[in-house]
Amino acid sequence: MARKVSADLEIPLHLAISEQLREQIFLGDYAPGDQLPSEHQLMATFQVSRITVRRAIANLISQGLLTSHQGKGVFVKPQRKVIRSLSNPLVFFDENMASQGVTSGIRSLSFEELVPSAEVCTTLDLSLDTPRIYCQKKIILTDDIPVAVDITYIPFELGAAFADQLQSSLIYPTLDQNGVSIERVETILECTHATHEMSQYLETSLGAPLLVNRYVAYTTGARPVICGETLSRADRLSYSIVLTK
Amino acid sequence: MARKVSADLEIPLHLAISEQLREQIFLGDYAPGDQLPSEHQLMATFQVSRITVRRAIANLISQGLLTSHQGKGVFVKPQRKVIRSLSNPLVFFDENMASQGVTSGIRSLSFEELVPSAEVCTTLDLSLDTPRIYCQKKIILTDDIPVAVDITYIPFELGAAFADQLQSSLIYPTLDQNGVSIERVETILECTHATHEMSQYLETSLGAPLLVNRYVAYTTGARPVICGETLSRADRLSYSIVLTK
DNA sequence: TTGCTGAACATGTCATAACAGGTGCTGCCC
DNA sequence: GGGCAGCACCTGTTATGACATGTTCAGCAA
Repeated sequence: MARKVSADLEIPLHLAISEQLREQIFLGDYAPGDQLPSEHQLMATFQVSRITVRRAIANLISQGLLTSHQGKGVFVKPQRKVIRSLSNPLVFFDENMASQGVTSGIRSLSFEELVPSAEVCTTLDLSLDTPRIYCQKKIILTDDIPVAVDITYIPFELGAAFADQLQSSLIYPTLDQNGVSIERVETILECTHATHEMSQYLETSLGAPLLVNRYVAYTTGARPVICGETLSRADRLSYSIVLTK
Repeated sequence: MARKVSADLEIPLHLAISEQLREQIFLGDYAPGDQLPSEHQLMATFQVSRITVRRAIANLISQGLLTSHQGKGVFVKPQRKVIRSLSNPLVFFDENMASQGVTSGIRSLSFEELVPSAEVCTTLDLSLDTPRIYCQKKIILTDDIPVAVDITYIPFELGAAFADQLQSSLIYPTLDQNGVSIERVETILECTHATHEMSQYLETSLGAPLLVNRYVAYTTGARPVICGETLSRADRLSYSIVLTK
């Protein structure tokens, strides 16, 4: 049953194998959730060493197609995404998720007072003689699965006033309910990679791509209220936007 | 000079080493563009085998901090990004880049007539008896460096009319100059990984994160005109959005 | 001075081998 | 029948070694 991999002498073996496996996954030979043959079986199938099989699998893991679990095996990753709307008008995250039939929740990691960085000071327009700010770090869950880590910087007065409420609910609704109207949010979307720390929080692999949403929220009078960033698992969340002329 | 890596017996050696190297990069021991010590030097420094050094470096490459070049060495990756505005009103890509002092250009990969997929048919509202469409594939450059690959599906009549113009300039301006007004664009932003093919086009490594912008553009009367997707290097491009109440 | 060649050195690929540690099942013991 | 021990099998980590291939530069020849 040994099958030689097509000898594209141009490209390395591990790439030829991972591309062939990708093709098989694409064609449905292995469905989402299916287990792939074990490393030893693949070694026999492709007539290569374990290091080459592992490299091929690593390629596909780094491309988000596979996951591996020690002691169990390698599996085709099922893809289930939620969409976060960034279109006008601003929709709160939980409403946004609810409309997709997904429950949302948070797990607070920390809520502490600290001295803000110069960057945070300037974006929040803080006077330098009162360099105090609250920093909240939390995990955002959808269907009880972690999708994002959020770090928010909240001016001292606001943080102190709504401390307990912020521990269990999201920022925008909390502010909204307390009469702080969010008029405008500027966000920048980009991409980074999970550090070891983030991979722990988000139950993902080291180096997995994360979408970064850096935001500054303004209330009436173009006054900045809060800023922060949300790092979300790119395999679990995407953003939708509508542009008009 | 041999320095034992801190024996966090909890985590694997390669991770301990890559985290230590990350720290050194962060602290500025190695500046952007700098060359890291060679694998052999790192083997001696950390007292580990080459496979472990390579794994540690691979971690950081997958996190976008380093790049390697065969025969030359491993280097700290300089980070230079352009920002694409997705805020209202719609701004054309080239104007958007120009405002950042960056030149933009395209390299056409293909421009061909083909039978559209069912998905493209439904999003473009095509009647099924005329399943013809143009597909343009191009590389988008900023400062003559590839940042994105764009695949656009253009209805047959439009494609035929502006074929030559589309070869050398971007879609939206071309349509705009020919009286097709873009009133509304719906986009979804998400993240994938570079396949081998994409990594060739974008001169990036296999599995590098790509931002995907799936868009549908509508003209007057909510009539869809074109759709497609732009896959951009996440290390070269980020998106900015402004939300209002 | 120009141009080529080869040595030294860099990373890339691949093989073999050993052990660690997680998972799940079988079968024995109580 | 319930629970536990042990085994088979899986991926994870790490070492050693060999050869391939790209880069650079010194040194030689034209």
